[in-house]
Amino acid sequence: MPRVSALTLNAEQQAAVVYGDGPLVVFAGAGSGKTRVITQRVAHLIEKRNVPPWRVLAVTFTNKAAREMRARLEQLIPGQASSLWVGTFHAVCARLLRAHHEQIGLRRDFVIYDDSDQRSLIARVMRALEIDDRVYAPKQMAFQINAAKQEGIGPAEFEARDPLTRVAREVYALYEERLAAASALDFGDLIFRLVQAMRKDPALKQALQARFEYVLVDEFQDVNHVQFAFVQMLCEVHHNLCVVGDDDQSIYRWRGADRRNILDFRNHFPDAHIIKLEQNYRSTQRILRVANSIVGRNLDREPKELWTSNEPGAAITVMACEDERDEANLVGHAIRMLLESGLALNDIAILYRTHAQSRAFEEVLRRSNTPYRVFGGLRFYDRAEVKDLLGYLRIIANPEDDVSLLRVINVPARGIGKTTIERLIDAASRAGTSVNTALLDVANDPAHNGATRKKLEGFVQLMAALRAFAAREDSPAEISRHVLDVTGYAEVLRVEDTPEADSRLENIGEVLSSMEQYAADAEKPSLTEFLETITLETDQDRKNADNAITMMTVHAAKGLEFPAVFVGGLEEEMFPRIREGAADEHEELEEERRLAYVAFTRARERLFMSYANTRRLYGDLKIRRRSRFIDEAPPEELHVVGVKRAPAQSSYGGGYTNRSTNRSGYSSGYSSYSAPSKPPAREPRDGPYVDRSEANDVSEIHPGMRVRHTKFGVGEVTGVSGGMPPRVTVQFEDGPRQIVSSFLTPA
DNA sequence: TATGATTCCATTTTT
DNA sequence: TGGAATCATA
Repeated sequence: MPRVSALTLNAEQQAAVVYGDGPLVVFAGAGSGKTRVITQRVAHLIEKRNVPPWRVLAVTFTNKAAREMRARLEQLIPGQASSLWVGTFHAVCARLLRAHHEQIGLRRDFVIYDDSDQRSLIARVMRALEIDDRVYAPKQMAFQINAAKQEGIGPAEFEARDPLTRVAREVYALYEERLAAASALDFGDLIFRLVQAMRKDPALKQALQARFEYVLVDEFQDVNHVQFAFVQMLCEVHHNLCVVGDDDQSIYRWRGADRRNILDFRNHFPDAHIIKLEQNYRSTQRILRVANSIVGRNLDREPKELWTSNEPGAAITVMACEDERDEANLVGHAIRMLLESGLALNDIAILYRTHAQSRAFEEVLRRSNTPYRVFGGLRFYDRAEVKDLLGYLRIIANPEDDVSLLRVINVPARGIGKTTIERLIDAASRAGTSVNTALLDVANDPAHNGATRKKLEGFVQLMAALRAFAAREDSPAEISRHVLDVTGYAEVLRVEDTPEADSRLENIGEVLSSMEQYAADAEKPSLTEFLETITLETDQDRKNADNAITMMTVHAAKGLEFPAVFVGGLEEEMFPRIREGAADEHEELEEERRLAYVAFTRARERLFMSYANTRRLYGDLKIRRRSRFIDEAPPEELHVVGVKRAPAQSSYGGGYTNRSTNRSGYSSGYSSYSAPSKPPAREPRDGPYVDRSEANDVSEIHPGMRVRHTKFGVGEVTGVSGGMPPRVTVQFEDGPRQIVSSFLTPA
């Protein structure tokens, strides 16, 4: 496939690079060389127009994008890229908040709370307000608060229209108080607080406006209202704002991103110049035709159409499948063929709408020993052991950080129990102080009684010692080793000596090495700076060089490309997933179309779509209908393979018709053992197949019987009690135990 | 305080 | 259905 040379730009790209002062919007379709334009433009400003690099601010949404941009600039303008301001909205704002912390009224060492820190603080606030979390979901509260911050609305201006928002407002207000007491900011605050400060303090605003003479924003379709306000304020005077984005790739409406920011850019900047990049250098003609045909049906979009001088390419394959297992098998089969034809594992991606869909694919790939990696799920930095270690580091840097303090005060167990902790929290909220202050009060007050106070005092002294150590040592890794050592955290895990404990130690090791990496890269390593980097970092940023098939949601795939892409689950209610009857149903549908557009334009050469006629969902079998998106594609571009939908309209075609599974049924071996109504038994993995339902049958379990438990091993049943489910007394090697029968299998 | 049991939830998640 | 979060109890 001819890729564009690194040196040449097409006419539109060139125009965007050299465009002079004043506002500029670049609509950059998928694969149109957007990143090149933005980096070249920055280089052009500095080299040709003599703008000092520190006067240029380039904002991205991900750390990865920021790093890539900086790396490319390093090559384009050697030696000058380091003084450029390149970063995510969050990182840039955090840096500015720290630089101006005094004017803004923040402690220099403020911590940043991520979503899970936020959630635990909200839960605590709700408990303090005696709000029943079964009536008002903490998640709802978090959503309301985050949405408010995205709109630039504080608790005072927060409008309460119904019971839910009335409660949310109350929670929001106290949440803010607690954040302040903890010297903490959440993600939303990083931008909101800076915007507030700029509004309140004209001197600060002018200083920042003067500082950043040129501002560039990538992925502008994804900015929310506060982010827009921030950018707008920065550029109020000089107007040198260049935004690059693609309204067709806006897939984060539900997170506050507003496409109007790019679509109506001219309302805010009437003299804005518009450039559209419509030539795609990534995909084949067929892929683009399909993608265009779908997104082109949206009514609310900036008119444009991607084209390419690439080859027409292979037909798009649509795989019609029986169910999700069939789908996975077909995909697995196609993957094998692609690999045989010379593609590498890294060249292939399986994309889906929801994480839950990954399982079937994983099973098939595992069975065929095909290396794969699944993105998403539990984030590395959310692992308990990682958060524990970081929790210690955070309260070393900022003793007021309540969420971290409460996290580690009894980890590893040091006899500070629930009641004691509850009392501390109570005392803090009564006095309106941080929990740490309450802790110091109790630990230093001789009036309090013996044992508890001793333990709290011990913890206070431990922390004081750790802080003293951290004061002499600025390598985060060294500090961490000391923490792990002195607290006994590492020791506890070593003694435990289970596979889980080992993997925890390994994860901690990985954090330590990322600290060493950081110390090696940073100009002036500090604990606070490291903590900031790590909380603003996501799994997306953790590079993975393994050669493996990539599996991820369509959302996570934005910005990536692969020679071959499979998009699974193209079924109504799944993709598009819309809530029928919702007030904004049409808006939702259009966003789903954009999502499909993003999915399909990830592919360079081969695109496969699949759907299943039937799918197991939350336990029961659902009949599915193929997605309207398949019908919205030009039929002549699609090559349908797989099961026939109806006898009349068969489109059983060549390509992948040689199915490996025997469709009429698993006849050999198992059918004679299973009742006709039962589904066929699964292929045994290891050992004989045991049907759980039989073991659950009370009549099957009787004293004297030998049974197996996954944890306790084999034992003998000594008694059976009634009830549903029945409980069984089992004599295991290390003693008798009461077990619910469903956890047992015959041995 | 640890661990087994129960309950609850289920779209996407750049920071 | 399956997993994580929360609950109950020895």
